[in-house]
Amino acid sequence: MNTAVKKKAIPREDDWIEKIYGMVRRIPKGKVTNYGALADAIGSRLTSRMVGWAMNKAHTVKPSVPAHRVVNRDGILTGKHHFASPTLMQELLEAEGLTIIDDQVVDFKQHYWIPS
DNA sequence: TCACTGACCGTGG
DNA sequence: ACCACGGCCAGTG
Repeated sequence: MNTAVKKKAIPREDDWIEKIYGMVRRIPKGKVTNYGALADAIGSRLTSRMVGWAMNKAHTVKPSVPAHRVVNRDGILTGKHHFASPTLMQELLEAEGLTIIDDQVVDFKQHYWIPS
């Protein structure tokens, strides 16, 4: 084991991924946010890409993460293709009272939620 | 082992 | 106003 300690022996906060999940779970129903806001809310060297990458694994984590409430800066459902069904993301958002047109959230800024 | 990619965003020319 | 590029972490070929 001593010879294989070359890996990061410092656990640090590798749980930044779980922090993202925690934030996403705090998103109120009918509200949406973007990747950059979550990354900035955590404050660490996290970037929007890391958030997206974490979302990719989100479906493997419990409790379930409402990743459908996370869209990109333009309010476009960029990650809809990663759901069980390409239209599932839109269906979920519409079920929460949002209107989606052409894979884009209508009045996005109106339903925009800032992690605080 | 090295290099690239990814559900992005901000800044510079 | 538009185009191009860097940044951060982890996983995969």
